Amino acid sequence: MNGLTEMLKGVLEGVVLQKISQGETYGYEITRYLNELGFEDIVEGTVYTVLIRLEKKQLLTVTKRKSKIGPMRKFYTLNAAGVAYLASFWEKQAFIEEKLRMIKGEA
Amino acid sequence: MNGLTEMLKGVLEGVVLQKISQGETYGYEITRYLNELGFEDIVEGTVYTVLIRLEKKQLLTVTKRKSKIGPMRKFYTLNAAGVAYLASFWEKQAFIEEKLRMIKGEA
DNA sequence: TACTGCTATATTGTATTGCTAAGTAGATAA
DNA sequence: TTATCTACTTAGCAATACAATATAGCAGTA
Repeated sequence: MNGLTEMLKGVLEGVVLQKISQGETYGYEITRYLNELGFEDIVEGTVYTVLIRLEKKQLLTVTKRKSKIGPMRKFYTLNAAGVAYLASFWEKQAFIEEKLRMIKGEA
Repeated sequence: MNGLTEMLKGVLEGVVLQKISQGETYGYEITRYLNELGFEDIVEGTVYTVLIRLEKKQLLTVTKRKSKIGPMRKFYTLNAAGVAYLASFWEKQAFIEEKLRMIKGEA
């Protein structure tokens, strides 16, 4: 799927949060997950900037640990604010999807 | 619904195209329509920039006509490229919605 | 006339965001 | 040594939604 860039704005943040909410993970793994899921063009750089942004917004807790097969990893989990933010994301997404159905004439 | 701004990026363009596809219309009317639909915070300035962008992308045909109750109106309709672009928008949206369901664990 | 309000479009600047591109660095296998 | 995979960082760019402001036509009213 091409030309998704603009439509991912806002959505990508929620996707990353959702992934983290399902269990402690790190940037590289998140990127691989998104690629496998079908977001083939999303690269590491994009995910890392999202993670740093979420960290600045204080939605994540971070732990640095060694990896056996490479350099240090930064493991992320959601804190309470992150959980709330994620819930808010899904509400917004549901709202937009509902309005889109209405505009399209399916409701 | 607050904080939709970032999530509207990419979507708003499709919404405006869809509205125009349903019959000749103009910026002010589109804004009113979106407000009534529930996008309460979308203002004229936002819609006009979208329209000008779509016009530059050559997706619209434009006709200026007088109004009895105010200044000149710019009426928009979709051309062939606009129809194709709109179809592409809905495909991308369906793709993203599908992936979101997968991530959320509903698929 | 002067004003107020509604209709209608245009423009400028800003913040946010996804992405590109380049770099740094550890571990492992050839 | 070299290459490859893992793993994170950063500078800068392009696109977008939005705020703010400006311009202007028309109707009603005092």
